[in-house]
Amino acid sequence: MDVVSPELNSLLPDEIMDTEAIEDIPQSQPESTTSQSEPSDDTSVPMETDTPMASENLGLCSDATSTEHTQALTTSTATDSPLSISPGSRLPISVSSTSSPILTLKPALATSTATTKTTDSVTGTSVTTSGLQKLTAPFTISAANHQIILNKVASSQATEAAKSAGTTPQVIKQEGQKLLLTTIGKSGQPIVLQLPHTGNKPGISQTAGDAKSPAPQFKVVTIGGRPELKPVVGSVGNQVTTLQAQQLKTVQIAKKTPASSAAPIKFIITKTVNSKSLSPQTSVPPVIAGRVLTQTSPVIPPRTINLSEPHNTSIQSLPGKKIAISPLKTPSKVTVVSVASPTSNAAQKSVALPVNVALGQQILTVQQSTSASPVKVATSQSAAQNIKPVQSVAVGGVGGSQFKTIIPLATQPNVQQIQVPGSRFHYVRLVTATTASSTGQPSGPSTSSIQTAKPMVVSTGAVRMSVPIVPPQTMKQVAPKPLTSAAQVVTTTQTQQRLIMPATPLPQIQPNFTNLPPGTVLAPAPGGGNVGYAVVPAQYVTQLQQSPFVTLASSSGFPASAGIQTQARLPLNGLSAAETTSRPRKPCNCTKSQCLKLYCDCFANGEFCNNCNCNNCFNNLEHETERLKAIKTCLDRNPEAFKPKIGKGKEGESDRRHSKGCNCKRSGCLKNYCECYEAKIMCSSICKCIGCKNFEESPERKTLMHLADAAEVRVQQQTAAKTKLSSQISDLLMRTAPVISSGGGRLPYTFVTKEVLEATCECLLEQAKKAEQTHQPQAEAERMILEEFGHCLMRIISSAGKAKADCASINC
DNA sequence: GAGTTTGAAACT
DNA sequence: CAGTTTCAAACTC
Ligand SMILES: [Zn+2]
Ligand SMILES: [Zn+2]
Ligand SMILES: [Zn+2]
Ligand SMILES: [Zn+2]
Ligand SMILES: [Zn+2]
Ligand SMILES: [Zn+2]
Repeated sequence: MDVVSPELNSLLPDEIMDTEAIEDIPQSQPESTTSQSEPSDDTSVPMETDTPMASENLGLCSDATSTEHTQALTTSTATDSPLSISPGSRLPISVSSTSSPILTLKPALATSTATTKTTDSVTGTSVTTSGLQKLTAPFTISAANHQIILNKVASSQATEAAKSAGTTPQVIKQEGQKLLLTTIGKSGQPIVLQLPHTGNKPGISQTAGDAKSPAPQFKVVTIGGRPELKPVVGSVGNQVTTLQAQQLKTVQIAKKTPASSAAPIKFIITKTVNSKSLSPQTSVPPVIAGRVLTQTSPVIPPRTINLSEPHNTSIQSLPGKKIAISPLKTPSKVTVVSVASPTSNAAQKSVALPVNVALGQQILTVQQSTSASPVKVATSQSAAQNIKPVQSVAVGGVGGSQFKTIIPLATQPNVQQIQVPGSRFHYVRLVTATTASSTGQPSGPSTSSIQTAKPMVVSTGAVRMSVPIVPPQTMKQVAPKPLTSAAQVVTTTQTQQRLIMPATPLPQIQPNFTNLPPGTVLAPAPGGGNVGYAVVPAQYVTQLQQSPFVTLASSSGFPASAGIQTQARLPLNGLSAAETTSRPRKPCNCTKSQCLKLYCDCFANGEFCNNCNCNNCFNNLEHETERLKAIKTCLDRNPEAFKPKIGKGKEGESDRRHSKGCNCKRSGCLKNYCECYEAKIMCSSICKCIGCKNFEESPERKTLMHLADAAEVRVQQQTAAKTKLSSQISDLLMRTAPVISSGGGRLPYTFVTKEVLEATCECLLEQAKKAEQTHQPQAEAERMILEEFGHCLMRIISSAGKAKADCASINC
């Protein structure tokens, strides 16, 4: 299963993209997959962002709830839906995850086939098509076994099997493609799913060698287990398209080859080069891309997905609110709205799309007006209008989990509401998907465009759904036909929720977003598809509540949209999404830039200033006009200005690399002045640094790392020693309390027990070590130790005093 | 905390 | 594109 087309991935913000946890699907080799081959390493999945936890847990259920939730996406090839939906129209899918593990999806369009993934054990999932028809759980997932069974939605048959078969993996054949689902890291058996595939695209196994292997039809999805999943790159016809090659480039592998050309001055020899240019022919490990391109399954018509949680349902969107879109690097939650636009002319036509997102109490509304030019802003719509579309997405705010949602927007003005109980809502993403082929051949309004199945990831607790968009290649190669089936994978992770829905190809719909916060990315689907993503930072959302209206202007020219992105989006510093999200952003201290230049980290990250120390700050909703203008200016200057500079991949992974490289002169790239070092990555051949010591073999670097580690250990030890001392003192007090009460005279001696003595000595020794490591002169070392001794004594005395007081109070 | 250093961003 | 200036953070003391 493809998780996401590479391009798409690249376009998406890291967090959104994270697929790592859930889905890796080695396609070509069944064996490896079945064996549950672990993603040997997160080789660099661009997408990965999730916290390891999430990935491990696989389970949808949030920690809080012991029960596991599974969410399934169904792809059903519906023969006919009671409700006829024009291709252009969106399909509403409602998923309601209640506390109960069951999710229901209602694809409005019957025709689409989707594959769904579910991660954790799920009790049951039901899918309803077109509202009236219900397909009972196409697949079942049993937590215990970690197995997932997926059935076609369309086929009612599956239901029984699915239910009954929680334990054993099932294989479903639809059209000859198989999906393997495996839980990684868990003993669960792999599940084999067969997805209908329209085209013959061989899947490529993650391993480079396999990439070209013919065995295309197997797709493996691993759920859970390790956080890092390896991306699979699919190739059509065994060939790697140029796009892929480029993407591959972006992923890059760790070491750089000595780049002789790049920097003659440097000690090229010493530097390790992260893999750089990959010529298409060059052996680029297919694996790299991290995304599965291969899937050829037809795309599903536009759909809307509603996720509602019972809890939150009560909360409704408030009209009149705006949606702010700005990419956040570390949004805790992301919502993505995809708007499908017709393949052919979409470029200039726009359709008004109102979107309301209510989070908890927040509502975001995005409106698009049909305007001749994409750039136009549609402001006219009243909030009331927006409300009409009833679709709401409620994501259960599972305790603190992160949340990402991508919602496809229907062609018609639809209002989608997203309710997030959890409260944190960071991102809103607008996606426009077009089916049009890159070549310019428009597919008919019928949404003939070929879209490959895309995985949907849904995490409850946190819901995570990602719907792949047709890989560019497929688009090019495939003649525009109406495709019925799309494979979707849904994975759920506890912590994060992410919904990415395939944009429905809506004829002539092109979203216009006039006001985009910095960092907002609107990207047309690669390969000619139009997929726009708008990412809104949480702060932005927050501020939106206050502000009356935000218009999003479509950035027709948005560079990001150009299908090729070299850089995977990662959270800054390669931190997992969870990490990044959880960590509060550092406040800026800008004074002269008004926080409207890239000097300001807040602005550069596409965030509003919040709790900053800046002066004359314009990076807020109160100065929206100026801000938008500044954003535009930055974008004009550098279309990639708001894209992450550091490629994705986990720390230490080879694929992480600075997009532009540093330019250090005096820091040796071993201070935080250096962006590479700051991001904890090695300098690469693209760096233009002088006197660089930030390379793998660098002794200075090693020393530095060593010192840093030692310091860390020291701190930990010290903390541990103090904790121990305190605990022992308290413990002692507990035991001696009676004694004290009876004969208070011996009090001081009572407290200096062997344990206390040992703990005190540990503290002193630790202090001595510290002095030694910092090369303190003896006098200073002695002073430090004495000081520590004083502290120890103070603790003992205070504890004793407290104990005495306690005893007194108790006795009295 | 004040002052210095640094390299990216902005500007020319 | 290169050279210079501006800027805010990183660093030093
Ligand atoms: Zn600022
Ligand atoms: Zn700020
Ligand atoms: Zn500010
Ligand atoms: Zn550097
Ligand atoms: Zn560097
Ligand atoms: Zn360097």
